[in-house]
Amino acid sequence: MSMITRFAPSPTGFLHIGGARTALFNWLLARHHGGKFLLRIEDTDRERSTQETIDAIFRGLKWLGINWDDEPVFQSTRLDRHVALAQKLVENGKAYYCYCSAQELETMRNEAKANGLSPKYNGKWRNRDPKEAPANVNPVIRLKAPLDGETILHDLVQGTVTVSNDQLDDMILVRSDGTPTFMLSVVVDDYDMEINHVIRGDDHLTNTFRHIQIFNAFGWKIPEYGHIPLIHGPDGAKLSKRHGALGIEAYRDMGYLPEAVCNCLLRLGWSHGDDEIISQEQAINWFAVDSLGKSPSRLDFSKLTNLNAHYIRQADNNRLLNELLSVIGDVSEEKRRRLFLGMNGLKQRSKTLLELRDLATIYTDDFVPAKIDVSAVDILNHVLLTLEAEENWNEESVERQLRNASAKKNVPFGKIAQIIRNVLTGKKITPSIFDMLISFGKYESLCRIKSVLG
RNA sequence: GUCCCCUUCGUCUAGAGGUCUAGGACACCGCCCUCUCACGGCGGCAACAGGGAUUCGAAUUCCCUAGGGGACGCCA
Repeated sequence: MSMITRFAPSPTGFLHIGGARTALFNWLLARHHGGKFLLRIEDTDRERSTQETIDAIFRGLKWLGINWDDEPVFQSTRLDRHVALAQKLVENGKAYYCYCSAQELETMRNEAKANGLSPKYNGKWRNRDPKEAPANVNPVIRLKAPLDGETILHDLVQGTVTVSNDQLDDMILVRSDGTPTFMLSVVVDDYDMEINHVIRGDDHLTNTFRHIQIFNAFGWKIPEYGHIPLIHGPDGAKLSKRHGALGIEAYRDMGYLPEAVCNCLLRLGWSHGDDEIISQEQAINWFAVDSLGKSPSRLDFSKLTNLNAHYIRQADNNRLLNELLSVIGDVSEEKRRRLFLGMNGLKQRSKTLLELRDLATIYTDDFVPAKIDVSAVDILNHVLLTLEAEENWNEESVERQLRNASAKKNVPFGKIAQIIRNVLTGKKITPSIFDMLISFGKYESLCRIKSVLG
């Protein structure tokens, strides 16, 4: 049987960093084994599910390069099937109708808590005759969960985890308004989609015991589960908006490349020896659940930024130009040419696309002649003459001319470099002057020198 | 309150009884390279939560304590 995994976000918020990592791991697991990675949108909470967030999830996954197989399944389209199966469970004596009111349940929970037990339903209607049902009350359907013994989970990540069945109560499968609950829907959908491996956040660990009970009630095979620890904020607490639980697209807007984000997420809770820079291809080859860590990790922006700098340096110049233009908008052909020629110098100085944008202003901003020191006039005039005479405008020839000028005028090369840097850009920190002379081209470079000489 | 999980440098982690005076990466600090800034190279700082037990030997196994996290809805 081939491996089938899934990512099942509820579109009640944007795709955040934790969800993205969960998707990544499921995707890697499927790709590693040559199986399928399916996408299911758990949009049963119609109040909170919006088309906007659904689209954001699709966009986010695509941006990260996490492609899914088949059409996404929308849980909201499958509600009838879920309810029908719950009714079947009632017919088979595996579930029953419960007529308790909200107040009654509240009281039950409080009583249980007072007795030092976990707050749960006491099974009031478990064995009652439905004839006793009060009139005008719409019942819920509850699972007739085992009362004693224990439920055992052989988790891919956490190992064997056992929970005593008296900790679990008869969970609601179908609400009094006739809609299925998350517990039921997940199980039925995973079964119907033939999901056999599930990697998810460990906030679902306790839910899993309930899921297992439902699978058992149906007599279905239980998928393999792997519960990964949640990502925490820099302060060790659960990741919140304050920290960086931003939509994945916020990272794009901060100038991060998708491969850097993926690489960073991959290393959060997963490792392959001492490897740090891991391509998507390597990740697929190497991914194994037994290398998943059990302890929660924090998102480290400086590491993400470092990774990003690496991927920017490595990126193709045409691609970077396009990324840059998508940030700053289109520019003239001449400026595009400068940016492209200067990209090597720009990209090794930029940790994010935003930094690239800022540095790139030397090629896109309008020229404003800088003020130069009178002591620089003589050397600049000399430089202008030699450069004007230079027929072959390339890095080697330009460097040779400037080195010669340095020797001839007995001015340290560093000083000449700073003068030219200032003349060309008005800035103290820039890429190499040769880099810029080539990017601007002979004509523009000489124009700038002439204009400061007045 | 009840149940479950976790705990190696500041951070991400390697480590599956001896090869650990605990390795790598990021960050930080030096030095080198050098036209500025970066890149790159070299070096430094820095950790097995605490306590017991098992063992000839424990970061690695077991127990306890402490700390952190998660779950206990007619939300997902």
